[in-house]
Amino acid sequence: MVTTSVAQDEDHPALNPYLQGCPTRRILDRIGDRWTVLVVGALGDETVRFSELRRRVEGISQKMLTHTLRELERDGLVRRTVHPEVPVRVEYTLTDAGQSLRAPLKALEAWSISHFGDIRAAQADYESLHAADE
Amino acid sequence: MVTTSVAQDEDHPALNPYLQGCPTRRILDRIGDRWTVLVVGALGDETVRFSELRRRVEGISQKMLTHTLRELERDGLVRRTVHPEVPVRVEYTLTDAGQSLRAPLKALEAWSISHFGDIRAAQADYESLHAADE
DNA sequence: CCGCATCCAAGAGGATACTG
DNA sequence: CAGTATCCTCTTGGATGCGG
Repeated sequence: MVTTSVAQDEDHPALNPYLQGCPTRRILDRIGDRWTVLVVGALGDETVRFSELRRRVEGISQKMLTHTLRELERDGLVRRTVHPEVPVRVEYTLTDAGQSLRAPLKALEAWSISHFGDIRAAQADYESLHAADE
Repeated sequence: MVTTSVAQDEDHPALNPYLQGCPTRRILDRIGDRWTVLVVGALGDETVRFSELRRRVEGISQKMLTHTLRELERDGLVRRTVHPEVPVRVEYTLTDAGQSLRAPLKALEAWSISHFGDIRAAQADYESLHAADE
């Protein structure tokens, strides 16, 4: 058995992502997707408008930024505020739940950066080992 | 060596995933993908054979388990050992680098479980608010 | 038992053009 | 400015069958 969690099983014995069909898998999917990590990180504890977010997360398309923000809003992690001016101004902020995601995602981000060199090296090794193949 | 450096920003000021084309984005993509979190968690600090892994991560297809393990091996996070018996036995273990990923991924897993209720509720609210639409 | 190859469906995600 | 809509491409991932 895997029973990853320790104390959590007490409250939600059924919420185990290692089990097929467990709804927490959907959540893992979402927060692990390509842009969510970056958008949440780019928001931080600030209130940021759409265009500024787009600048902060380099390379994200307008479509995917809108989509990612919608999903985050839908999940209650981001609050969206429309200021009906001309031109319109739309601002986004992390909710309390969203804020609580920052630390774990930041840890991932830090891990990626600090292990970048190792991974690059491992990949190079792997390549050379398998170069004689096929 | 694993060089889990801390002041890595000194060495690699350019490693910023918010910048387009930054190679750490690839890493974020990989560790954030659907199965990696679960496979790493299912390995833990044990040595596990393929079929057992498949049982632990319910619902993963043989193809995706193989694929995920290959990528992890390629990135130096998992070590693969083949025992040439009949039938063949293949075992997987997390390397030191792989072990260092467990904590951050565990945090994500825990977050998903503990915020499941909030997210469900937020989604329900969102639905009812937008039910009058379209 | 492990895993590769093939086929195929669904979704991710970019580019572009148009609206309030 | 902040989207929506459309189109099109590439990737993800399941199902199945074969091979060491």
